[in-house]
Amino acid sequence: MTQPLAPQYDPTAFEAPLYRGWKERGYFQADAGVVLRGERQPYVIVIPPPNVTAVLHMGHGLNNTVQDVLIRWRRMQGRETLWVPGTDHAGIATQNVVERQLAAEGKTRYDLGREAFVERVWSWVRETGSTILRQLEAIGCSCDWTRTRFTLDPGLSRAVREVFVRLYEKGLIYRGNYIINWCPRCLTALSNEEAEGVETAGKLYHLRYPLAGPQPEGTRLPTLPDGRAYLVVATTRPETMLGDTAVAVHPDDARYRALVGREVELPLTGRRIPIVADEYVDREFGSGAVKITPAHDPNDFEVAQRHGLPALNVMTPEATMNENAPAEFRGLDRFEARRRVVDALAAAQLLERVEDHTHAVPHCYRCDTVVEPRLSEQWFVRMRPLAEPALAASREGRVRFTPQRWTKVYEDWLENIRDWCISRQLWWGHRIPVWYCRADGCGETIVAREDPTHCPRCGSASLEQDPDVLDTWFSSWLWPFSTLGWPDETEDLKAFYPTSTLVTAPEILFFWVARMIMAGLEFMGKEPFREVYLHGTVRDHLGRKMSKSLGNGIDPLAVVELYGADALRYTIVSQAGPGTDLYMNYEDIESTFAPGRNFANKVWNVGRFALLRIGDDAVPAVEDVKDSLELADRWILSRLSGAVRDVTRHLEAFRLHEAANTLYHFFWGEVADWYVELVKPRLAGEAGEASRAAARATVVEVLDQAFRLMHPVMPFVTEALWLRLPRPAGRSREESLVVARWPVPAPEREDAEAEAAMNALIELIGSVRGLRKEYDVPVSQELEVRLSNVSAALRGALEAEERAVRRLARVRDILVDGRAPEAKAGEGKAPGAHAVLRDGAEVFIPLAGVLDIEHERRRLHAEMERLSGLLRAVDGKLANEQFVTRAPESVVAREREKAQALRDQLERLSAKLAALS
RNA sequence: GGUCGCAUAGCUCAGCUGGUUAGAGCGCACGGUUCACAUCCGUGAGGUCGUAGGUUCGAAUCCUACUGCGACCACCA
Repeated sequence: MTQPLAPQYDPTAFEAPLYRGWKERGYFQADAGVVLRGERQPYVIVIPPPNVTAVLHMGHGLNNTVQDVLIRWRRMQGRETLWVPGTDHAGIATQNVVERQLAAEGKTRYDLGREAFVERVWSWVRETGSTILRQLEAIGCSCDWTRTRFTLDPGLSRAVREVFVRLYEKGLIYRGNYIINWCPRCLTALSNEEAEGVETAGKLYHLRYPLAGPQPEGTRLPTLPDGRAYLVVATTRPETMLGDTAVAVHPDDARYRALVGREVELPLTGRRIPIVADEYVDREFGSGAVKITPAHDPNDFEVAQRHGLPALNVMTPEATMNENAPAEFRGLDRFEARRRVVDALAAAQLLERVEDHTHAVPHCYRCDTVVEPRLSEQWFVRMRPLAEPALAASREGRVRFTPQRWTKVYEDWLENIRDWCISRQLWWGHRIPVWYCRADGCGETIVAREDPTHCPRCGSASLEQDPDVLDTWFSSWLWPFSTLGWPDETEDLKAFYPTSTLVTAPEILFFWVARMIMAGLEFMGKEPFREVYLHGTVRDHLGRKMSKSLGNGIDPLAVVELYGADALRYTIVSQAGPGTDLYMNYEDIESTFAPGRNFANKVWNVGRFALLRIGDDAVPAVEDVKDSLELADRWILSRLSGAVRDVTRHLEAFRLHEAANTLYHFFWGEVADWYVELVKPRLAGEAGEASRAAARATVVEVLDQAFRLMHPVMPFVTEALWLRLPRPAGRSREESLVVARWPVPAPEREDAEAEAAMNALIELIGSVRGLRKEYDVPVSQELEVRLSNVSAALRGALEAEERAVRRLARVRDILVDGRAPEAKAGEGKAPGAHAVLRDGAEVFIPLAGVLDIEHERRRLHAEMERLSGLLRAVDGKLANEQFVTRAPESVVAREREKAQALRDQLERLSAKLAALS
């Protein structure tokens, strides 16, 4: 760490080596011992495990940057922090990827067979998997890599099995024939959450079902040309009519009452199906008659259950029409079958009409295929008993959501929870720990923690394991405790459960967050985390979600290579308000990340400046040079304390963007723009040794503290500089910012007077610069500034920093009130520019030969208009008796002062205006 | 259909408990070869805070309705 500082900010030169050093020194490793001995409070985050096949994208960038900011901040606050990293085996997603590879070789998974296929997935996962974890290192994530987990690890698999068995024994897991969401491409069942509704413009087909036999007395059904009466039913999926086993009407529907118990002839099939009465039917919708297809619609299935109707499955798993369909449709794809069925009905004059109909069509969340509801035998978790405690947890405030509005979404879902279909017809995942005895006449079902060898009932060794695997989320929902060693009672579990904060995206609130809370309460007796921070979505500049398929993504590693991890992180954090989406333009990476890059560059250069100018001799601590601190020193130390307070407050409330903004404005707008400028001559020794010592002490103190504050957001550049920053004489300091103490506000350094004085000074300099620009006075021409009506604050500031004002405002002389009687006497009539500062001080710059008097008059006039407007508003308020009596004292006082100041300013401006003409 | 969110400068957004002369970054205009930084410095233009009501002494901020956009949920076939 003793190489000279590069003149150019080049993050690639130091980021990776710094990270390696931190990791090697074990800074990221948590110690359960110190927590169990009560020496430190824990702060724990479990990572939302990315898919093992994933490659880092901006969404991960956001998610993990937020977690790292929180982890680093809490670590600096002295908490024993643990950030558990890991990956998810991602059943369908991973299987799909490997199946695609096979397809490229002209093979399917069936060609390999189950065992070889799973082995193939494993070898691919071992080979290229977990890339994303290494990528997290590149953006600085301080995970405890010694505790990396994978959902298919032996330990986690044991947890999965334990949970399955426990729930089964408790009667909360059952197997049954129900309508589930089926993906005909992935060839597996899906949970309700995995079937995503996509608004689709479709058609609503009205079909005519001829009544079998004559129309009863009193009913008025329309009739076909051949004289048969018919009912009209509506459907969006006409091909399913081939599997209809009834038509339902509402029991109280007078139109159809006489028909209940009769039959219709199901077109195209030659089958006769009954007309039943069920309250599920909405009389208002369509004709009030509904076709019932128990094998392909969940509601129809329930109706069928109530009426003892058979279920006729007319589709194969691939969603082609099966042998239950009439011969002419057999083997057709469902959409082709739809067209043919419609054509056939139309030809038979049984198609009443077709309407446009927009509705939400469920799609597979993995492959986007239209999901087919399908009757099949699956495993389910009974959710209601698990949901109740999870509901109580949020209602009693034991789990809090930020932003709060997600609480309602969470609670609504739990209140309307449906059972969870957990079996998947895949090969990649946790096998369901269920065996069936194949011995003649036995048929025992065995659910066990250990693989059984014999049937406990008949002793047969002829056992067959259930071929299915579990939903990926069945392992994810255990993540907060399975990663810590459960079901064993490990030290980690005792020290680090429950975890502290969960940081994730709202998209997986149901998939993951809610289920983790249920599992935590069920198996650990405690909610798995106290706070859930839900961040937004990363979108492109057109507002579209970044995605691989749209090709609108930004590779975070490309950004790291171009501008460094700190630039990436700052840019992300500065936009990451709770729950707000981030917009990034993939077509213009440079301007997207300019804020972060520029800020990191600024930090680098301020550091560079300080390190080059601070000198080699011992730097005193601020406390040791208290008496020689000057206005600028007291000001920046006061501002520093405020920054510490604000940044900490914002972090506590998850306002990461506000924390970032506070840092930006403090460091750039105050430290760099003003303090560093003011202190330059003093560091060079131009103001004597005491002044230099005070300046050096203050610079070191401010940078030390500022780097600490910025470290969670920008860990690399801060560490690179901080390590070289001189340590005040006689003071000890930590060996790295990673483990350095988080600053606390210093009320004793807060100095309202110094702030007022500096504010006035800053405004004065700005005003002189503005006037110079306005009147086009070249920088080369030095000015004279005459001030009057100067406040005590400004007077003090001028005494302290007159040289600085002259330098920064490019002013030759500053004449204040009595010190320049001739100025006072002549100022009104002399040509020159006027300005009035907020605290009432007047600025006058003589500009003989430059000033356009007409321009100045107009300017003064406009200024007076503006001030009069303000004054009218303030006077209006003060004239309002209600305001004066009801508003707080301090507010009224402030308004009075404002009015007085405005009046004074107006008066003086009008005198000037008069003098000009 | 239900629930929720958003609407502030050309763009992207801040504005935390109602009281500021409503802010930032990017973009724009103009001026800058000061030995930390042109990834910079300085100055400036640009806003009836979606519309209409209401509560209040006081509203960008709270309430209601409306308009527009978005998200989530939902069995109206």
